[in-house]
Amino acid sequence: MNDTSFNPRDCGTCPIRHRAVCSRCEPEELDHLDDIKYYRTYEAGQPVIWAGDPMEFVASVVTGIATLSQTMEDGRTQMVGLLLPSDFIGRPGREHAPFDVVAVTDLTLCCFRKKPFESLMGSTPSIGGRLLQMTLDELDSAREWMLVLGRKTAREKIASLLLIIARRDAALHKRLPKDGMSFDLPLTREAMADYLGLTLETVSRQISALKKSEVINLQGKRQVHIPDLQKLIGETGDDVDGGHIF
Amino acid sequence: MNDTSFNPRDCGTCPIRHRAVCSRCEPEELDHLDDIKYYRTYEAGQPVIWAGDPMEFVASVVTGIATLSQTMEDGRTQMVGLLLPSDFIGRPGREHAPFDVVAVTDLTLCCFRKKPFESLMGSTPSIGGRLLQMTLDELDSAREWMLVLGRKTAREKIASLLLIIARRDAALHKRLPKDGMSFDLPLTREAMADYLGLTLETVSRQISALKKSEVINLQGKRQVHIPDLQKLIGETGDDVDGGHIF
DNA sequence: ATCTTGCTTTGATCCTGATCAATGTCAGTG
DNA sequence: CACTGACATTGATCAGGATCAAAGCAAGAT
Repeated sequence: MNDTSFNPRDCGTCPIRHRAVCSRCEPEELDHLDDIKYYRTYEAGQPVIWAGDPMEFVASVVTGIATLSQTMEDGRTQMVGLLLPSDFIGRPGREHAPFDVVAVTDLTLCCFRKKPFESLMGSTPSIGGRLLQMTLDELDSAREWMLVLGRKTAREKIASLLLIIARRDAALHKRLPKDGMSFDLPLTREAMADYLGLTLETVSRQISALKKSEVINLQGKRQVHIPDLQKLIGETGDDVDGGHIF
Repeated sequence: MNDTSFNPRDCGTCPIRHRAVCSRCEPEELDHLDDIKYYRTYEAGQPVIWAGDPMEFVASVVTGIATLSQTMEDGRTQMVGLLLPSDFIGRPGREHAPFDVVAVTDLTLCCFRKKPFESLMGSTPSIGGRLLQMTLDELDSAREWMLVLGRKTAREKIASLLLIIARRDAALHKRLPKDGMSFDLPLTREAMADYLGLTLETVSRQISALKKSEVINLQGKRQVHIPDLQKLIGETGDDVDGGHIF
């Protein structure tokens, strides 16, 4: 929580703290780097890449939301990650995408061609270190999510997802999650179900139940209002003390 | 699959490919490194570290099996990782353990004090790179496990776990998993249940069911024999083609 | 305005896996 | 040997969430 002022050359969110290639820094000034770095936009619903496809870039999310997911032959789908602005996509050193990546909303990626990115990593060890820290964070999140998938009830799952989105939304707007906050729910009921290992009907029912218990309010179907953050946290089943406040 | 002969100075399994600190390399010769590196043994059932405790070392598993798990206040437990020989424990740059680590069998760890390990990382960039690759692998495994937890049936979950253990056992003994293989099941029914997000009764019933379907055979309660590996793979619900053979 | 279309809600019923409870197995011990 | 205690199996019943089905709702298209 150092209150360093925002530096457009080093926004602090992208993995590459290097002024030539920082992903959110005045794109128009960096056009001459086209052969290393480029922006790419996707419409809501469009696939970014399918599992198994060769992946010749790494990227970080500039705006919008994407999902990482896995589908079985018979169509059962499990979302394994939610990619929000500042999240990183791609595995340096790997040939193929391990999972499907799909744009949920309109999406802008800041992409780096993989080869030049890897040589940049070689010459700038701090990038590798940053990437290791980010990967460790993601691993911890994935493991925390395993508890949600394996042991929580439907109601606790919904509450956990809402809390995560609320916190990430607050973090994105650089403020603390607090009582009375509202945010836009970026996922359809089906996408939430795929994330939580539920059916969309169960998601809908549990959201209705949380509304009836006045844990949340809805304006329309997608705008969520949280009157009492502690009440929502209480519904997640998590240890109230142990919670990291992001 | 390069058939390089085994080099006791660089066993190829531990993250630290550096001859002063390779974890499985002739421990007795390295006693003078006591202040950086030391071996530690735990009995079956002993905790290695609890979530939230300060963690002043990183380690790699030399022999035995440990589990990474998370427990809710009301006692619901979810295992989030299985640590087998050559697996790495610890997060350079982090103060506290994120999860509980418990020895399932007798366990030997090769520990490195964190500070010297971190400075070694600083002076030897290849260690960081290796660690990044290992962490990316673990992240992929964790995400694959999310599909198991979120979308698979009890029978598919059991089959998936047996297959993972069979493959890791085969890899450990440096041979391919094949028909007619046998291995020792290192986990109790309860530990399997914690891993799979099931109850121990369901685990027991599904193991009995797989036995009745002749997908597996049991000698005693822990010795598993697999007469037809493809049959087991067929029970996992996974895409038969897409399977990586380790 | 009416019709689409995609998303969501709600209802009725079913089924998988949880829960509660009893019994079985076996290695270790006196 | 019988006794103990930890682990495992099996049975009976229950409940949470899935499944199948029918409307409801809102934004765009005609």
